[in-house]
Amino acid sequence: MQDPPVADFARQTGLAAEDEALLAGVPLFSGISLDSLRVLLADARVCRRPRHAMLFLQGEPAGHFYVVLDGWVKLFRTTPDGHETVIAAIARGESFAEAAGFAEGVFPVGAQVAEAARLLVVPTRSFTGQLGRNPMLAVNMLAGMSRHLRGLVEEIEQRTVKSAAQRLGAFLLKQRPDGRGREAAVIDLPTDKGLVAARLGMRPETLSRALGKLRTVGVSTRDRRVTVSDVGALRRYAEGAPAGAD
Amino acid sequence: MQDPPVADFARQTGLAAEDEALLAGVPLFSGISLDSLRVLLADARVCRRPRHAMLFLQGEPAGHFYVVLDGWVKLFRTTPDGHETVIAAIARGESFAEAAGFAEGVFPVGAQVAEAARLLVVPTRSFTGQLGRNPMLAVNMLAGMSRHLRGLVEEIEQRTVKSAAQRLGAFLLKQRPDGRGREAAVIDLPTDKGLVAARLGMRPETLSRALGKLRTVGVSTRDRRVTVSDVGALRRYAEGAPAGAD
DNA sequence: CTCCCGTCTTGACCACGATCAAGGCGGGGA
DNA sequence: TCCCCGCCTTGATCGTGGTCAAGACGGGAG
Repeated sequence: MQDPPVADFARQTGLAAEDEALLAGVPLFSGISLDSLRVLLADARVCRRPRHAMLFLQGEPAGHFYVVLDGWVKLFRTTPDGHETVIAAIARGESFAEAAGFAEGVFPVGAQVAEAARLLVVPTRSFTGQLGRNPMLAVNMLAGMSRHLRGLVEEIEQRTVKSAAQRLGAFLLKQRPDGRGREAAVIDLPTDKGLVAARLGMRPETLSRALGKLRTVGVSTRDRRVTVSDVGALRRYAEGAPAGAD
Repeated sequence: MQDPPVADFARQTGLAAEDEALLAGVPLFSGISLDSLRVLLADARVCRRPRHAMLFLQGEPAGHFYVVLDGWVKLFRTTPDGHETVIAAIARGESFAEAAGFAEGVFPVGAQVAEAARLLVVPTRSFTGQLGRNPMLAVNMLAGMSRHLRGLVEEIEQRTVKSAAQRLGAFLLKQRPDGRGREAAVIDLPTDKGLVAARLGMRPETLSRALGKLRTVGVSTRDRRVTVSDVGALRRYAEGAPAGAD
C-alpha cells in the first residue's frame, strides 16, 4: 500500500512491458513520463472480461475509470423506449469514463465488452490522490488533456468533411500501423461490422456500401478479413479529395 | 507581482464583479471556487479590441490564452489556396486557445475579433505556475476539463442528430437565458448571420432556410432582430423529434 | 441621385447517407 | 437433417444540407 518500489509495478498491477508502452500512448496520458505513469497508476489493476460482460450500467455510481489494453468496449445509452443506442466503441489503447477519474459521480452511459478484453481499472481516489501529491504531473496531464480534446473534436468534425468510404479507409489503415509502402496487406476487422460502423459514425448498411466503393481502390472483403492490394492507393484515397476516386 | 491582496484583484486585472461571475461559469473553470480563480488569474489582464482586430495568426508562438468577456471571436484557418475557413465562433463566457494555457507552442489557428470584444488574456507561465503551487486546484481543473470535453463532444455530435432548424432554435433560446414561459420574446442576433451559421455548423444559405422553417413555430425575422411569439413552442420544437413540427 | 458592394435570401440541383424492405449466408440447436 | 436466427448485403426511396447561380435589399461614397 505505501509506496511500493517501482520494480514491483508489473507484478502488482499485472502489466507487461508492452502494456506500459501502450499506456504511454494513451491520449489521456500523453505528456506524462513513464516513471510518473507508474506512480500514477500504482493502485490500478488489470482485469480480463469475456465478450458481452457488462462493466457498468448507466446511472451506477462511479469510482474508477478504464483503459482498454486489448479487445473492444461498447458504450451505450438505454433510451426511454427500451432499446439501446451505441454512443462509442472504444479500441485498444483508449480510455473511457475518464470523467470518473477526476471526480466521483455516476456513469452517464453503460459499458459492455464487445470483444474479449483486458482492461486497466484505475480507482478514482488513488488517482486524484497521486495527482494532488505531484503538482507538475497534474499540469502535464492538463496539457495532455487539452491536446486530447482538440484531437477528439477534430476527429468528430471530420465526419462532416470526409465521406464514409474515406473514413473506413483511414480506419483500415490504422489497424496495421506498420505497413507504409505500396505492398498488399491483409487486415482482420477487430470486431463485428456493426460495431465498426458505429465506431465510424455510420449505419451498417452504409459500411457495407463503403466497402463496395473501396473495391475500386483494390480492397476486397471476405467476412471479417479485408485484403488491400495497394496500401498506398488506399491511403491516397482516404486522404484525398472526397470525389477524387472513380 | 508578489501575491497581491485579494482586494486588489479587480483593480489589477480590470475585472468587474459581474466578470467574475461570468468567469466562474466558463466551462474550463467549472469546479474551481471563486477564491481559487482569483489566485489562478492574478496575472491575467483585460483588454478591449475593436471589430476585425487580429488577435493572433496561425503558426504564431503562443504564450497565453483567452476568455471572451464580451463580444465574439472567430477562429479560422488559412487554406493553402488562399482563402479562410471558419473553424469556430467563440461567444461571451467561453475560452479559446486553452491548449496554449498549459504548454507553450504555436497557435494552430488564427483569431480575429468578429464583434467588438472585451477579452481576458491569461499568460501561460503564471497560469501553470499557480497550478503547480496548488495541486488540488489542478485536480479540480482536470475534473472541469473532462466535463468540458464531454460537453463539447456531445454538442458536436448533435450536429448529426438534430436538424439545422432545431439547432438554430436552441441557439436562439440560449441567447436569452431568463425567459422560460410561453410568452413572446425579442432576440437580437449577437453577430452577423454568416458567423451564426458557422457557429451552428451550417452554411449561410441553410441558416436562412432554417429561419424560414422556424416561421411555422412563430419565429419572425427582420435583419438581426428575431421575434419569437411563443418561447415554449420554440423550445418544444428545438428539443423534440426532428420531423415532429409542421 | 446613382453606383457599388457586402449581406442576405431564394431557387434549382445534386450527393450523401439514413431508412425501409427483401433476401443470402452460415452456424447452432432440436 | 432441417430450421431458425443472427449478421451482412443489396436495392429502392427519401430527406437533409451543400453548392451554384441569380437577384433583393441597404448603406456609403462619389
